Amino acid sequence: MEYNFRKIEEHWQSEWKKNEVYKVSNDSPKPKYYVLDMFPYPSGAGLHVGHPLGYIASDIFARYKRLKGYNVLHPMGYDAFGLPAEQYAIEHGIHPAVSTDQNIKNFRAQLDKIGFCFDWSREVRTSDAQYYKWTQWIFLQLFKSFYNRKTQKAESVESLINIFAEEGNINHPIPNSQFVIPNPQFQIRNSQFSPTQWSSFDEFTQQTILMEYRLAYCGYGEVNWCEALGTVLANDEVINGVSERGGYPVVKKKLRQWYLRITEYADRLLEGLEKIEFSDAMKEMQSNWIGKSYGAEIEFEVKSEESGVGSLRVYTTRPDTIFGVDFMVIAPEHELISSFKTKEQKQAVDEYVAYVKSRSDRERQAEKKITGCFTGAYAINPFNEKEIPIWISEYVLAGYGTGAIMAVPCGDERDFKFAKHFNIPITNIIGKHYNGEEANPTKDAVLENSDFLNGIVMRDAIEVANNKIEELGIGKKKVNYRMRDAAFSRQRYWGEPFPIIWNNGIAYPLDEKELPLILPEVEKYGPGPDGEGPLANLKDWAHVSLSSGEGRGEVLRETNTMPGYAGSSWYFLRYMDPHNSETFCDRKVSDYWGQVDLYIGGTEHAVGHLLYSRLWTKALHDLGYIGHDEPYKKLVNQGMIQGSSRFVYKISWHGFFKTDFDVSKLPIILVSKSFRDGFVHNQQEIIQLLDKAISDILIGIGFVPNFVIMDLHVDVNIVDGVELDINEFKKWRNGEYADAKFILEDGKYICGSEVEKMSKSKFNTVNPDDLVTRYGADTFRMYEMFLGPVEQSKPWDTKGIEGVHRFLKKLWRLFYDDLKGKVWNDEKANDAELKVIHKTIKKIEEDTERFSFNTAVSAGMIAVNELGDLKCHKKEVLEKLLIILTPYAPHIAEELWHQLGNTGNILDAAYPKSEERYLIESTKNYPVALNGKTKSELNISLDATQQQVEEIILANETVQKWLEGKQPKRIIFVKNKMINVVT
RNA sequence: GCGGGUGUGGCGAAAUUGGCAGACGCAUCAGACUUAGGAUCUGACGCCGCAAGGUAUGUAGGUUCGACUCCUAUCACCCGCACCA
Repeated sequence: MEYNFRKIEEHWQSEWKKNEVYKVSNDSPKPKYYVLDMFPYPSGAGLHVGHPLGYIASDIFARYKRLKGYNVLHPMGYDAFGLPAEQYAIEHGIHPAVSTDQNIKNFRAQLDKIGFCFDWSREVRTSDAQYYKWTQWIFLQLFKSFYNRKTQKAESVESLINIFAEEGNINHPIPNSQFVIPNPQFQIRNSQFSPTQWSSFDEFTQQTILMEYRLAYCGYGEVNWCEALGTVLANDEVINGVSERGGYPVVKKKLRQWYLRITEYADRLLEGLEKIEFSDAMKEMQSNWIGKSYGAEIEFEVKSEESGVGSLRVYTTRPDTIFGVDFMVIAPEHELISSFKTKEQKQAVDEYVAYVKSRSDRERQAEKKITGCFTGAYAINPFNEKEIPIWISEYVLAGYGTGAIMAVPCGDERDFKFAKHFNIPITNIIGKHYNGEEANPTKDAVLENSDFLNGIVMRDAIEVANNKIEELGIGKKKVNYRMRDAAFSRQRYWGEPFPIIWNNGIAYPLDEKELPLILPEVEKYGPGPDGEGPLANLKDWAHVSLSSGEGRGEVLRETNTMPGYAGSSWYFLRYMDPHNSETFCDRKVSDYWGQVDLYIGGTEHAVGHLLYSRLWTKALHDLGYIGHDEPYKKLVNQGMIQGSSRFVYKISWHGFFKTDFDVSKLPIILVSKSFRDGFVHNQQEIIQLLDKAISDILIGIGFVPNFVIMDLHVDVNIVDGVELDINEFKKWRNGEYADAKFILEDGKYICGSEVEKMSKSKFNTVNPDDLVTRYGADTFRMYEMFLGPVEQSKPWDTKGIEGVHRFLKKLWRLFYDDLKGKVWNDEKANDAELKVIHKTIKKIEEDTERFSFNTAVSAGMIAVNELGDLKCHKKEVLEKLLIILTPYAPHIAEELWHQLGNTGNILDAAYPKSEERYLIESTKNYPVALNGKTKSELNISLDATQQQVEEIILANETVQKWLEGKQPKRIIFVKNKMINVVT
């Protein structure tokens, strides 16, 4: 009986399905464990071998935990809204729901073949109305809430209104300090109002103010606008100021957008990092992204050719350097530019601003060239009346701080380069610490040229300067965050509609009873007018007449839709209670499952999804809907599987031909790698061989035209290692190369190779289906793990899968011989065998616990090799081996488990215990080193003391030979490790 | 420009706390079995060297009895980004 993996896997997959063995209950006496994979977008391209890596890891862990006696939740579903489906709809007229559904079917079929233990009865899709009903509902909760800075949590806007009526907003200032209350008739200073003023505001003013507090709010933001496409583009869709698709110009445009007020949660998101198990790198990325900084906002009077142009407020983390300020830089978007600029500089400023407007944020970021423009205006240093020129440059961003900085070239590298480039004189305030060659960002220098700060160490001067600034009333201390509020709307079709209606510029929430607000059908998926989304084209849908409730009358629906991360910010809660029609997730159920215990996914979500879902969790927690305020207890980041591309080398003719010579008549010639390498490196012998080979092929033409050699990607699936399968190649791409001629080496065509991102266009994708068909799911799963540590990126190479497949065949042969049939028996295991199995239990258990799945697979291989050497076919030993391997290779383990006469699912067996008594050793082969270099080995009892070891060592002939009669200075002995003789 | 990560044989890797570098597997080579082998088994396999031995974890230094592991500098590659004052 041989290992028939196809039959076995098919059989058990259908058994598992039939018996619902992976169905999980919300009610169990067992402890719970929640294993989650990052929400996949079902792309039309299907799975390649890189995708299931994380799913296999989580599946192994889920099965392992179940063996360990946990009630394990391991769900899967789809982040089904997304741009690709919409783009496909625009191009092919297919409804995104239709193509998405098709993609999900393919995706599911691919997943099923790998034998995952997902509880599919809990599947969710974000595009299902029964799912997005609750996404809309949570949005409404955010809309109806504000962040109470006093209590440090989200509370209802209703309670805020009560506070305003009683005490105004004196204790609850508007989060955006730049905000100006619109209606001048109320004469509000610093956006602070009293209870009387509050009640005197009209509804529009009140609502406009409340909008400034809501956790989900509507505002205006700049986007990449492409007029020709009539649509908004993401940064990476803009290249050199034009659209990636079509190459049309792209400009900045202000559009009405929804936002989530994530900045109010900045501190809690930062603090929360301390109580969750994310990698240090991940925590660092998140805290850098949040970017909390302590500094000061300082107000500078501005002098331009006209008086009364106002003042400039800058944000700085280094107020101690105030006397080293040689110029100011303001963002090109800064509102005050038009009042600052002088007549003389007007043209230059306008041109510069227009130039920046054409550039994407990404380009502004990556720009090495120093650009900028003088406004003609000067800021006055309040301490010494010095006139400081005000410049504009793209390196200052409008969205951070006040959009203006004070530049200190002796202390900041970027400011220094800017000053040098524009010949701005540099003031030195740190004496010898500044060498004139480069800036020195130190905080430890003693200040000079700094008036009242002279002689103070910079680090201490920060506080002194801050106090002085506050004392003089020219500024105040300020904590700033690099993070900005999260844009929460898209001018697109395929997303959740907002449950919002507009009446006279006021946004009203839809009654919760009216949810879900169904995404309507549209005739075309193209953009609406004036940068609005496709929903704006639906006049009948967008215009509604409401007879009752808030905002009654002739009203307009919100036509933006929610972004991709809306549905994925809370899906882990819906999995707990996926079919509940009363609430998004029953509180009792979320209290049972609580946090996700293990979350596996890529680092690409470091600062997007992982921050947004943490925000939603905190808000839902504050509002009392769930009991925990961090969604994930532990996060493991899987590395990327890169593609390993293969190349063929094609002769490309170029040069002069007689006019009647038809180049296209020349055959396609492909040369093997050595010829190409010799040609590229100009090795004469190889070039001669190549010329000879070509002229043999071109016989009858009489000469060899000039040529170059082109590298072409070839499908990795028709290359065995690096050897091209010529027959398959001739059939490839509909026979494009059917008549090609080949110049071989040793009778083979050798391809070049390179590690690149896995993608269809590079022909380096490998489909898991093919591998499962050839080797089986168990082999595929184990090989994905065997490739290397999950966290690390590594290139895919199909070749190595044979080794893992051989391992499973060897495992099978411990039970069944191809000729003899059953070989397993009920004999009693001996010490050697027990030692092997207990050592392996320990190793695989420890490795699985620390997510070192690659070494666990090796441990399995070693065990099978050793049991093979011992000719051990004993059920007592093999049964244990099956249980510890079942998370990795569930099908073969289940089959053999039953072959051994067991009934019931192997996952319900108990994980075997490794017993130390089988592992105890009495002696060890100690490596003996001379001055740290290992020279030989000595077998010494583990009980030996330092003194005994020294005696043994000194008595040893080999050691005496090295010593050449000298006494060693020291003998270092580390028990159970090594011995080092120092001379 | 900023942030994060990774560099070990021909290849994927291992070395869990500073203690025998290269476990395990691929590829390669040699052999056994066989009518046959793309099955199976045995052995060799970092590099230089016939060997003794030397040398080796991106590069250059340092700490240590001892460094893939810790420190400093530097180079290369990969990923992310909202140029964060």
